Amino acid sequence: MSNPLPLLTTPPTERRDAARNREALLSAASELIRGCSVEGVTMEAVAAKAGVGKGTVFRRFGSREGLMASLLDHAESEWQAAVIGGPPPLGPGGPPMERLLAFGESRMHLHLQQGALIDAAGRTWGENYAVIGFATMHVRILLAELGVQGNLPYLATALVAPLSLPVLRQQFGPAGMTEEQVLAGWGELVRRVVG
Amino acid sequence: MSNPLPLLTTPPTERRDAARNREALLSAASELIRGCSVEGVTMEAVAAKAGVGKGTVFRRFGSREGLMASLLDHAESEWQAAVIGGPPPLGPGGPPMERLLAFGESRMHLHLQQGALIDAAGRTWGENYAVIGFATMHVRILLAELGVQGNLPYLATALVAPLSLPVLRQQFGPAGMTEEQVLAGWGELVRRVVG
DNA sequence: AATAGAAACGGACCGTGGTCCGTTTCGACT
DNA sequence: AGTCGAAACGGACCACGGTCCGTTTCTATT
Repeated sequence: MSNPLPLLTTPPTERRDAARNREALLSAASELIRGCSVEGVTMEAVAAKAGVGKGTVFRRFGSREGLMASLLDHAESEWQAAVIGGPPPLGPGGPPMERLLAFGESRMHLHLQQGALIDAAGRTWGENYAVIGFATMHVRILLAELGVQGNLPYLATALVAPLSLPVLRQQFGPAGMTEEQVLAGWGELVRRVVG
Repeated sequence: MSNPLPLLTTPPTERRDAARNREALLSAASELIRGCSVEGVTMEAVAAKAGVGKGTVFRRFGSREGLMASLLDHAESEWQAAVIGGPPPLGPGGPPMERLLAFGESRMHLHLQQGALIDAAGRTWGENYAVIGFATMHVRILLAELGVQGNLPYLATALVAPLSLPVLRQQFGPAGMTEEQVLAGWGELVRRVVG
């Protein structure tokens, strides 16, 4: 008997072979990264290592950038989980200002750690609403908890922006700042915005 | 007689044919953009239109991204000139706060206008110190004129960051802000930072 | 004007991302 | 089990960015 109301119960299901292949391809890509570097992650190499055809890789991930974004998703999901349900100061429970500062620090570290992958993912990642949207919304909520009045949506994006990889690179590179200076700077920015 | 001190007088001079070709290639690329779009600017097409070999394009600009960055340089130079020596409120002469707000608005418009080109130039442009460095330094100077105390280098980068193309795209797209809202938001950010 | 050496040129060549379409596999329903 | 339509697969194929190296062109010097 077919479900007469395939609403929320059936998130357009994925065929078994498709799921297997997606898994195999992600593992293959991870292993290739471990073996060499992100440069070595060629679509053909990934396909070969996973034992599937090249077309399958593109069918699953759309593009090389899409594949990279999928790899990033793992780290991002873990990070989001830590924000939502992990221990303080990043997770819930502590004072909002401490949470906010912990947010900045951990987000910065996440971006620096995943730098090569973020580059390889290009706009697929950087303009992904689910990613930027989560971080921005989180900051917005914390600002509200801190009693900040004003254009919270904008202020949230403005606080998240300087944590992006290109900005961090510019600060650590040409501007010659240290990690401590950048973190202190972001903290100062937050304090001024919160008022 | 050769110059015994070829220090500042000889910025490693460029051969005539090389200069001609650089010029021809830039025109060809501009025309191709006008004709179709940035996608149509193929290295081979540019070379053919300029009547040179493909290798020459790479010799001059290093890569496709480098070529795009060179195209951007024209607009950027004009903008920098307007900041340094143009009429107020963007140029010198007006009150610092008005200059700062004019800076934000014109920078935003520049990024939006050149969006396709900025994308095509990739990191070659976005992480170019001469570009980000100028904008950041300008903001830093204005903050100093406004009597702001604290970590000016960082605060300057933090004010420039939300004017970057990816952030603007996110604001205009998923976040659904209007141009007025974004400008007002940036102004509010500036006021809070200045204190 | 002749020369020599450095710099620029050109286009064949290669690797990789991305597409296309005929073939195979899955799984829902009988 | 058998059938059938939809979904996934595979790998030949294409286009474009980037490299390489033998050839040509410039310019400084005599």
